[in-house]
Order: sequence, then C-alpha cells, then structure tokens
Amino acid sequence: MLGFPALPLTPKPHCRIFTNTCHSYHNQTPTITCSSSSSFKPTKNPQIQHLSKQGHLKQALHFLSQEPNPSQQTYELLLLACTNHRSLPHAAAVHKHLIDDGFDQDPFLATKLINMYSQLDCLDEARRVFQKTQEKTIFLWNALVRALTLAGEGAEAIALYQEMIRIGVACDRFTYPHVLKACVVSSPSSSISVFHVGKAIHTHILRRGFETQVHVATTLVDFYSKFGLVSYARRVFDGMPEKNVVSWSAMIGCYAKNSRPCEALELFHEMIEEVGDDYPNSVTMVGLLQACAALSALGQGKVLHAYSLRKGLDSIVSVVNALVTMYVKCGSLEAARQIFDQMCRKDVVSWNAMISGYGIHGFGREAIRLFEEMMGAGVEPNVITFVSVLEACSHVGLVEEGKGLFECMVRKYRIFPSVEHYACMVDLLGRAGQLDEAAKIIEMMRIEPDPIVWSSLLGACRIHGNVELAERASIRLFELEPLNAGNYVLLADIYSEARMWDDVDRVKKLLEARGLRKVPGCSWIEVKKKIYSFVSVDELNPQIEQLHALLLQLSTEMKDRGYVPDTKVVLYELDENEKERIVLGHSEKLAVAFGLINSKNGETIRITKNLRLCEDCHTVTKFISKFTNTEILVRDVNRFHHFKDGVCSCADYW
DNA sequence: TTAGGGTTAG
Repeated sequence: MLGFPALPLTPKPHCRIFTNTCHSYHNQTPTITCSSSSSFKPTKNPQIQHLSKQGHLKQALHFLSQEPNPSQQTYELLLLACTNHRSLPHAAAVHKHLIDDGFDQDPFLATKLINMYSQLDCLDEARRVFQKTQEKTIFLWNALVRALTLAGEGAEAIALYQEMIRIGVACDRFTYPHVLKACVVSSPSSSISVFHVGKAIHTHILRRGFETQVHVATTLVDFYSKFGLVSYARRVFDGMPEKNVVSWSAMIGCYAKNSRPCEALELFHEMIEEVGDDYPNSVTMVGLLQACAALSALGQGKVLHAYSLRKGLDSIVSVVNALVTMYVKCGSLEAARQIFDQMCRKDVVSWNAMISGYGIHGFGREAIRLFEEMMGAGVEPNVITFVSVLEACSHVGLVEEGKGLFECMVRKYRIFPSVEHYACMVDLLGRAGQLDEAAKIIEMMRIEPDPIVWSSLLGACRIHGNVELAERASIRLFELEPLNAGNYVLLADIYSEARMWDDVDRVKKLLEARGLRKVPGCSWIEVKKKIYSFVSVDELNPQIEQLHALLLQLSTEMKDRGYVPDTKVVLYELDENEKERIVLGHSEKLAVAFGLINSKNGETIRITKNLRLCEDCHTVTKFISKFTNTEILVRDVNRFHHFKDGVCSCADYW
C-alpha cells in the first residue's frame, strides 16, 4: 500500500461577527436557584390524563375547567399533549388556565411552557415566560438557551449564556451542549468571533471540570469538527474517560466531513476492537459511507453495505441515502439506482442524491426526468434539489432546460435563489459560451456574489479563452479570496493559453509573493480493497519505473497516430521535451498505468483525482481505453468521465 | 424536567 491520498481540505464553515443584541432578560432582580422547588406531586386527573394522551385536547380542557384543584402534574401532562399534537390554540388555553390557577410562578411548569412554545415555534412566548418567572432555576435558563439555539437565534443564545456568567448562575452539563451548538447555528455566513466564543466556552468547561462529561465532550468534538479543526476535536476525544457510540460516531463523522476519510475508516476499526462489533449504529454507518464516497472506495463501501444488511441498518433512510451517494461517487450508478428504486420510503434527500448522481455522471436528461418524477410523487423540492438539477444541466449544456428550471424554482416553488443557484446559472451559461449572459446574471444578482460565483465565471473564461472577462473576475476573486492559489493558477492558465507569457510571469510572481503554492495533483485507485495514491513526482512508488515505461510506450504509439502532447498547463519556462515529460508523469496517468498493470483483464479501472482533469490526460485516457480495450472511469473534482472505445462520456464538454 | 453524533449540493 503506497499511502493514502492527501486530499484538499473542504471549506470550513465561516462565522459571522455579530454584535451582542443585549437583550435584557431581567425586569426584576433575579432569584437564582439550582433545583426545582417542587417535591410534592399530587395525582393526575385520570380523565384529563386519558383524553390528553388520546389527543382529545378540547375535551381535556373541558374537564380542566371543571376540575376544582388541578395539580402541577395535570398541567404537565396537558402541556405535553399540546406539544405532541402541535396545537397552539389549546396550548394558549392551558397556559391561561395555569395562570388563573396560580401556577404562573411555578418554575417547573415555566420550564415546560418554554419547551412547549419552543416546539411550537413561538419563541416570543418562550421569552415572555422566562422573563415573567421570578425564580429562575437552571432548568429555566437551559430551556431558553435551548429554545433560542433551536430557533437559529445563536447570537441571542450566546448573549443569554453570557448573562448567566455575568450574574453568577452556575452552568451545568446541560447548558454547554446547547450554547456550543449556538456558536455554529449563529454562523451561517461568516465570522471568526463565533469560533472564539466557542473557544472561550471550552475554557470555561475546562475550568469547571466538565470536559470529561460525555455529552459535553461529544458536543465539543462536533463543535471543532464544524470549524474544520480536526486535531482539536481529536484531542477532546482522546481525553474522554468514557466513550460511547455517539462520541465514536462524532469523531468518525468529523474525519469524514473534513477530508480525512482514511482516518474515519481507521477509527472505525479501533472502535470495533475497543467496544465490540455490535456497537456501531446508523449514524456511525453514515459517516463511514461518506468516507468511502470521498475515497471512491467501492470495495470497502460494498463491505460496509453488507455490514449494514447484517446489522439491520439498511432500513434506516439516512443509511440508504448514504449508500446511494456512496455508489454514485464510487462510479456505480446502476447500483445506486437499484437501491434507490428499492427504497420503501424515499425522502427529499434520497431524490436529491439520485438526481445529483445522474448529474455528475453526465446524464442531464435523466436528472431532469427524475426531478419531474419527484414532482409527480408530490415530494417538495428544496434548495439542494435545484442546485443538483441545475448542475446536471450545466454538465451537459442543457441551457434552455436550466433556464426554465431556475425560473420555475422562483415562480412555482417560491425558492429564493442563493449564491449556489446563481453560481450554477453562471456555470451553465458560461460553459455553453454565453459569457456575456453569465456576466449579466452576476450584475443582476440581488445578493452579493461570493467566490463560487466568480470562480464559475473564471472557469468558463478558461474554456472559452476570454482574457478580458477573466481579468475582471480575477480582480474580484483576489479581493475575496486572496489566499486561494487555485484562482491564480486558473488565471495563469488563461494567459498561457493566450500565449501572454509576461502576464503568466506576473501572476506567478503574485502567487509567490503571497507565499502560496499550487495544490499538487493527486490521483488514487482502489485495487483489492486497498487505496493506492499517486502524485506527479512519485519516486517512492516501487513500481514507478514500470509505470513510466508503460506510459512512454503508450505515448510513442499515440504519437505514431498523430498525438501531440498538450503541455500548456506547465507554466514553467522549460524546453518542450521536459514539458512533455512532466505532463506524461501526471498523477492520473500514473494511476491509470498502475490500474492497467494491477487489475484483472476486462476489469473497469476507477480513478479519482483531487483537481480537474487536464486536457492532455483526457486525450491520453481516451486513447488508452481504445488501445487496451479497457473501460476507465475517472472522477475528477467536478464530475465523472467514462472512457470507452476511445470516447469519453463527457463528449469533451467539461 | 433538560444534554451529545446523521443522509442530499457547492
């Protein structure tokens, strides 16, 4: 085994700087207690109990009005019934009764009221109950922090936590998970301060000795995972004296989501050794399947599929959705479709996974057909459905269809286009050569275009050699992402194609001056359930001589048939032979050669690459597929290329 | 009385 691929990091969730909203939670001096004062529990009214459980809220309320002395427990039951049946009018009626019966200052019932209003999406009512209750127990504080976090009011949840600290409320192990989640909830766009708040909370947790508490520590693992800080997450995980399936799954998920799929699979083996084979559950499985999908590890994915069947996890929708995605990303679209068709219950995620699968495999029309089938089945599409189907159109140049879907998204489904949708449209029009229209989309955007939108335009400029527009897009990109080397490389490629060597040099110097380096190309292949990875200069590979010899032989054969190596991606001033040597050593070519040598005759070779496939590799792989009569499936950073008989499924449109 | 990990896109 030659080592695992070094994958680029996925974008980290950004944080947003927020100003403290400074809500005042006290209209009077607070009374702070740490436990409920209710120890006496009178019995429940059996009729009300029965009716509440059956959901006959109206009749239960009728009996309540006739009950001379309703107990705290009776109210607790009624509030639970209102929550379960999601009935706000009944909830308000019970609340009114409760006040009339003198329970309005009962902190136990106040906590239940906050939980109920939170679940019924009445945050204002929850706030009001909190403010009016004088005896503010820790349950009451925690309930409001939770309600605010669940409602996405992260900044306010953090402000409430800070208020707790300020006035000396002793936070407990239930407070921290909520407030840590608030740090992530409150950062849908970007800000670094939310992360710092979480770090400060971690310090507080350490000071109070809660880091070893399993729920708190697991939330910390997840918190660091969401900010891409895998080593921090691992440190917390390793420090846990007690680990359970949730903590293991959180750490496995952390690796899977942060481009460390090999570690996710390794940790799974550690988990099995430490806790036994019965332990992994559906959430563990989802993380592992994501790891296999990231690696395109079809063999290992199949093993996990069999494992899921054995453990009865295959009836859980999230697991099946993850299986569909795993097969899609491992290049086995037929297996994905078979699983999708056999699903007893499909949710929106299942449909999205399959639509997106058709898209990245270059089956745009099938993606649209499945989208229409989804509409016919009455499944409500979401923002991701449209990103998936628009992407599918973009991969094959279905411009009119894409425009129609974009319009239908807004008009029929009232989905306001996000930057991702605009980026899809820019990509769709730009790839198809309608660069002015693509630029117009950006001008007309009602939201600020982000780097994804500009890089879609820059990518399209590269395909169509539009230097002027590329320069305009680059100016914005360099402002927004000054440290993204990929943007500089893309612009240098465009100049190189236009033979504007001075400008190539200028961009290269800019790259160097900023201390940035081009992300090295890396390709990998799974052979007999092991992953073998390659970088362009791979002297460590024991078969390297053999791989080079085979590639040289194939290259000679190709040249005899008129092949001229395309070396424009080499941005250094070297003689043509040296450039040819570099291009021939590209990681995907090495991986293809390795596949030819080490795979069985007639077996499809499956390669994955961390960057976009270069034109020369595309040409050479087409030739190899014909010359060796081998099917070669390459997944690059954007899509699949299926090479067979000298033709690629992308029809050279990518 | 309250608490932790999850599927789809880019």
